Amino acid sequence: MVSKLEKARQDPSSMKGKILAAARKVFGEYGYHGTTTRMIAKAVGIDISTLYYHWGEKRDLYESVIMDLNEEIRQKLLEIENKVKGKSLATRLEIAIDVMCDYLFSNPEVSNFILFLYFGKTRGDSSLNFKVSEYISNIAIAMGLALDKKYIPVKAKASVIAVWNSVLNFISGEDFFRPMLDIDHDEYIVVVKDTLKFILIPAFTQKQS
Amino acid sequence: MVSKLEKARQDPSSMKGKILAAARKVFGEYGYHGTTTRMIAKAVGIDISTLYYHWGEKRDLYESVIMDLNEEIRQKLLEIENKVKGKSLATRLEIAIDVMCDYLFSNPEVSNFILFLYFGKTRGDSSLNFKVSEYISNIAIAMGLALDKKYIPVKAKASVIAVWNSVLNFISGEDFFRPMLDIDHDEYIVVVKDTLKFILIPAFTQKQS
DNA sequence: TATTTTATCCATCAAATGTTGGAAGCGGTG
DNA sequence: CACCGCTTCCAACATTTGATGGATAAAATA
Repeated sequence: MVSKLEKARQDPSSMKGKILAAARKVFGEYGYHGTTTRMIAKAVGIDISTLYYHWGEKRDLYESVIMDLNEEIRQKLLEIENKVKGKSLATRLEIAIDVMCDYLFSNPEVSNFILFLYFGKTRGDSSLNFKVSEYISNIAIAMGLALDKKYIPVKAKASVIAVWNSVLNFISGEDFFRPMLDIDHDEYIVVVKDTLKFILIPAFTQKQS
Repeated sequence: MVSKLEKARQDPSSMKGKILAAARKVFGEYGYHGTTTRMIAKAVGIDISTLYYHWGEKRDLYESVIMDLNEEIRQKLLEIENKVKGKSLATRLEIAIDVMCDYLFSNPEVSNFILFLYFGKTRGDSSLNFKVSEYISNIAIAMGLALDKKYIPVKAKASVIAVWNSVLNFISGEDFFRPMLDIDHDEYIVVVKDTLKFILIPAFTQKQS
């Protein structure tokens, strides 16, 4: 299982890699139940049984996508953490918003996929763990909202969740929200970043209430 | 079609009403594709063909739920609009957050359903229009972020969208986020309201940047 | 009571969907 | 060439799922 994933990550041009990438996109668009194995196979351009040959069950593939995303996001957060070291809180927030937006706008299926995990139940369930909790704590510390790794205030965590969600929503909901604003894609990116900063920075830089 | 819906809305204890309520919940939890007509029938406690007898196709039922929610939310926003008249901006925001949170926490399937509409594509699609655009404009005006009904600034709309989404996310994502905060349901409600106010009010009450 | 309408369920169908077996192609190795 | 492992596809199967027909009961109507 894990070895398959490793192989796919290491060589994205391999068949396993191509399948993983396609699966991520289709699952991200239609959710677990909305996606059929035939849709994924078609996206890769292979026969359905070739897909099964490489990956086995649908659920297996789905869980692999989750693990893959977990790793990718972890990397991204590390990258941000390094970039913001030593900056002021306002600057840290700005950088974090910019980097995260750029990454997610380039990979819109990522935020879509994550939102499906949050809000959609999956029949036959079996709680797949997407490691948000870990991320949230790391972000809270990187942003300087918490000092002690052992104890992060509820307020800090909740705030980070709110921010994190706002980003995901704007990216995944572009098709829905952009027509309402009547602007094009590039303008949308700018508006999203500005809006996030407009809302978030005052909240965190104000005097403690 | 519409007459069926009207009947169901008028008499929630009728079979049509019970079906509509159950459908809303199940669709909200599992999304369109994740929901089977049999699941809905079972939730009502009737045979599947009885369901078809009353509502016809699955898609029909789904669209009825959307129309039903549209109406319900429109009412809720009117209610808020009346409550906040004449108050200060900060107070308007507080009241809006409180009322909206109370409503959605009491009907969690609502926010779930809406989020599915935003982010999930539905195979066979055919754009169902959920009238968010209308809501957003109304809220912007009610909150005093825009003066002219004809022209609402992009910034105002985008801000309202961000707020609106934050609320939905916290409610729908309770199962996901609450364990991270390690608090119980009642505390969660308080934290959500506080966090939303903490983040949003400073943004909108600060001096114009 | 007789008849018609309404509502419910059982059994079933056809299509979609997850999944598998086996044949065929293809590259390398003896 | 003959053999072998790897990959791919065609065909098929079992289950799930959307949807329907017809029998049956309950309620309304005459």
